[in-house]
Amino acid sequence: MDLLHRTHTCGNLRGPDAGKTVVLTGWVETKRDLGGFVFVDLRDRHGVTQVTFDPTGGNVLFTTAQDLRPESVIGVEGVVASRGRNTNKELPTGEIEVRATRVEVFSRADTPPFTVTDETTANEDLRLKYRYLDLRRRPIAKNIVLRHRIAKAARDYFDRQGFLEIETPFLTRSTPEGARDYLVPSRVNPGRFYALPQSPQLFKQLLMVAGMDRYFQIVRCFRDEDLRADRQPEFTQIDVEMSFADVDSIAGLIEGLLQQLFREVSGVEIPAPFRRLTWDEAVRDYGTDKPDLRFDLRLVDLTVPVRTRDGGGVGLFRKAVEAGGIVKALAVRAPNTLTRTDIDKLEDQVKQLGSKGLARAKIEAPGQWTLAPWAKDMDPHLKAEIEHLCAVNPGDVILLQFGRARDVNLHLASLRQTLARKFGMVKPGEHAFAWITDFPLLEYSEEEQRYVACHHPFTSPRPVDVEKLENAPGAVKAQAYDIVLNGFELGGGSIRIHDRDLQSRVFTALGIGEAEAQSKFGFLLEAFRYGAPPHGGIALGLDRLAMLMAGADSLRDVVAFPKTARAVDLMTEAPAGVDERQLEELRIRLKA
RNA sequence: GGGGUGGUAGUUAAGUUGGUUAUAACGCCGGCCUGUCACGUCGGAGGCCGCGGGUUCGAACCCCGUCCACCCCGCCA
Repeated sequence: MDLLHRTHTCGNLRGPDAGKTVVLTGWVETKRDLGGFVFVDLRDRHGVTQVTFDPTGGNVLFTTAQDLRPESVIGVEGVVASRGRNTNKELPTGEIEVRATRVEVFSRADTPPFTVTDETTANEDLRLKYRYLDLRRRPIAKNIVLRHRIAKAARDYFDRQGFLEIETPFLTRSTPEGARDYLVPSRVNPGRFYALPQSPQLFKQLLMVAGMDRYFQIVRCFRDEDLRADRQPEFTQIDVEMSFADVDSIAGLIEGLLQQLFREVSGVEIPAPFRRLTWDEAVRDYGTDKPDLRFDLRLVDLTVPVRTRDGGGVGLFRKAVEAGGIVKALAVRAPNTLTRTDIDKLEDQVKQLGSKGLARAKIEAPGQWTLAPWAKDMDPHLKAEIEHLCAVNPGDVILLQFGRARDVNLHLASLRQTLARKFGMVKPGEHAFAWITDFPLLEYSEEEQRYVACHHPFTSPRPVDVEKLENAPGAVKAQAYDIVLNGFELGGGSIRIHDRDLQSRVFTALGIGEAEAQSKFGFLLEAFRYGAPPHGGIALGLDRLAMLMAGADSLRDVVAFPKTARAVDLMTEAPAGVDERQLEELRIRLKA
């Protein structure tokens, strides 16, 4: 038999296969040399099978076996034999072993820098440098398989729903607004640059104008921004756009997709329709637009009572509300308790986020607070009101933040997450999906001294808010939505503007003049003159979805060749310098 | 750009008043071993203590700078 062509994988032989002559190929995971007998665990991505060598097979065969090294690649011919009493219950193939009759070493491996085993202690930078070894480890390989199955199930789903997968250009033009672009110089057009797409946004809208109706694409996107555990500079979106759509039709489509993915890939039934929260509600109750809804633990807004009583005798409160800030709290109620040390740790946590401190009060009795020197002159009526709003009883603790809304929400949302984990409020295996709707259309940017789009400049305002575009742009809500799973933003989208007049009013609100609009998005505006259907869409982060479905903590665990926090590929050492000649061809000179 | 954590044999870690020859486990090399599956057992080799300065009679340890990895803030339409 030919040792190059396996008859089975290392994962699929079972007891009833006993007696068959087989060929297996794979990597030597471990070798146990007992002197007169050699056991080899042979691995491929499908599993592990024990191969045995004994001296009766001949001297050459046996000494070859004794010389095998971990991670060498071999082909083995042998006879499947039942292991009887020696069955290994840890292995799916544990009922059998392959008694080798021939072996060929295709490739002798050097000692690897770390052992390729399910459990590894190797640091992540080492694993990234030798990513091809890390990918041999089942826990990582399994994630890559999972990712394939998600992509496959998504393609099948959209195909059944009548969607077309259409490719869009990677070499495209830089657009203002949004993330920093990765630029690609054009050799044939010196001084000009392509930009890699942050998303195929404009192209998918043009496909709607083109009458393609229902588009999707599993597509790479690029953003030159700083990385996080859940952010890579290149990432994959399941990108969708649909004509004649409203918020409900997109939500229904995506709920169907996620139900299908979880059913097919994870065997989990998720209930739909998903919960919906407006952006205002999410920020009010959870301090974030991507709340983890596996637990409740809401923030309590104390701004109104504090403002009504002009701070209630607490100087810090008065100053906060006078400056337009807010006061919010988290209540820790029985049976949960916090020690002083616990609270100090929580204070460290919010200080790391930029908070000045963590005001706390332990309720000893109604109106009688300890740990709270700041509250010693507080109006007893305000105290009573706060106790009521926080629904606290003696023994409970209130944690407070006050100041700029953005900061207060950030700090308390972070505490909420920590407290839920500490008190075991997260039910394992739960999937808390939710739609966050009615995002603000625009947000004032201090840095740029103008309004910028919260989603993107083509997002449609809610019809009821259109009249506010000129006078109260900050109050306009958008037909934009995010889908959130367990505190992660899985994706987001919007109904788009398909009317030229409305589009130019939004551009005006954004401070984008007619000339700039024409030069940057002229092709889109022009397209809208020739019959644009109402349309909308969404993009889901495939990497994040895979991460959550895999139960991983980092995108790096579900991306075959990920980059580090400094956007470096430790294996190829990209980005790297280039030859002077290449730069010359591109007419690029580096600044000294 | 800012904050935090870490960096000591191939790997993972230990290493306190700054003091002889820097430990251990796994891995590696050599010997023995026919039912192992984290094989066992005996022996051995292996170190720019991230890098560069400084303090000191003397630095893995103290100080300054710097690089790398991870986490977070800013940033991410």
